[in-house]
Amino acid sequence: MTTLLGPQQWIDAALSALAADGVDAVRVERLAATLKVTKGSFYWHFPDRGALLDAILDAWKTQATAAIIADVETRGGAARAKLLHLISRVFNAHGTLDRQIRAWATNDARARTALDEIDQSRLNYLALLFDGAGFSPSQSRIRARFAYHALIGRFTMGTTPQSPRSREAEIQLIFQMLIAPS
Amino acid sequence: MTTLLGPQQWIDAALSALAADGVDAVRVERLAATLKVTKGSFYWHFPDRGALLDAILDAWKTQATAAIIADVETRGGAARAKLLHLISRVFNAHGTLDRQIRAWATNDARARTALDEIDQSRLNYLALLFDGAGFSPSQSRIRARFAYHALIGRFTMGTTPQSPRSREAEIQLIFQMLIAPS
DNA sequence: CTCCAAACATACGGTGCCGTATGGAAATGC
DNA sequence: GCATTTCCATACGGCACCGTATGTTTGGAG
Repeated sequence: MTTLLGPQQWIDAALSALAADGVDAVRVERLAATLKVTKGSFYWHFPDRGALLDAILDAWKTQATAAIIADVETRGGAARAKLLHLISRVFNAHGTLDRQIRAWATNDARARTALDEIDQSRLNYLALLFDGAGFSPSQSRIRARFAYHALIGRFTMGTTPQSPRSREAEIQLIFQMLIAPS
Repeated sequence: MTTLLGPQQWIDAALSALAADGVDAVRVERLAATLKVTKGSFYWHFPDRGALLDAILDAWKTQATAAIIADVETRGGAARAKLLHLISRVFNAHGTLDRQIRAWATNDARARTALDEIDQSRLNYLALLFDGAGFSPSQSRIRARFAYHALIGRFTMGTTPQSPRSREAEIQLIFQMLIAPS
């Protein structure tokens, strides 16, 4: 069978290449090779390489934040419980794509724009949870930023492999620090 | 005049290009253009482009950590004071080079090696200060990692511009959280 | 001043990529 | 089953690099 390709196959392949080896590996002719076709196919579905890059950024944007927030919100509970749940969930992910996109955004304006957008979205949500936990708006903003920075640092450095037990303890301690009274 | 070039001029130019536009901008022929010479000069001083990349990593390694630690240590004082001074100093820097090298290390083994090395060095020093502040070794390790992650996140996201006053308050709060009792 | 080696210029072949042009095959309406 | 649209292959020109080979200048020892 091997039905004909659509734009989605190219986007998927591009996302794989991005996660594995960074934007620099997202090259038309390489993707064509892995998809066992030629570039003739690509330039039928996309005007140029830039369009593909835009497409994968869009694809990432729509699934990066939404899924996590939904997961946390459907559980419900108090703000503190949500916060712990969010921290615990997100501090245990590996975030390969996030890391590559952030590396990409360091020197590319289009990636930076997309990244700023979702960073803001996540920060707002985090600050909201801190608000609900009883902190003042200014305190919440600072704590949200701090927590988010730590998360990013964790992603970009790569999670140090350790036992689930000690990781649990680490997250507990981090949570305690984040909600420590001023 | 304009004395002849040595390897150092190439390294300096490379570091500038790296800080400004990332490794991808560190190209032999571009650097030659900014230095107003041709590549003939480059391949006299270096065997190939890889040698230059190694050289700039070495240059960065020797000045990245040492300067800061020296600055903190010459001040002396208790561990807590050192910690606050370190946090305050380093959380106010912009760290453009750090950011670019980290982005570089995401997909390059040689940069990753160099970066891991100095990350370890910084983490050890941080943990040492937490030890001195009265925390248990395991607590110190976690807190050091957390603090360092937050710092990296701050670097990679770019410091949000704000008034010196509120930034001071932010750092104070961060410090309080980091040394909050468990 | 002379000469040698260090420092640079010029010119070339090679590679990996982009995007275009154009022809051929595969699916689909009629 | 035939034509038309959709999808892909082939072939090409161009660009920005890398690294090499081989001149050409420059600075300094003697």
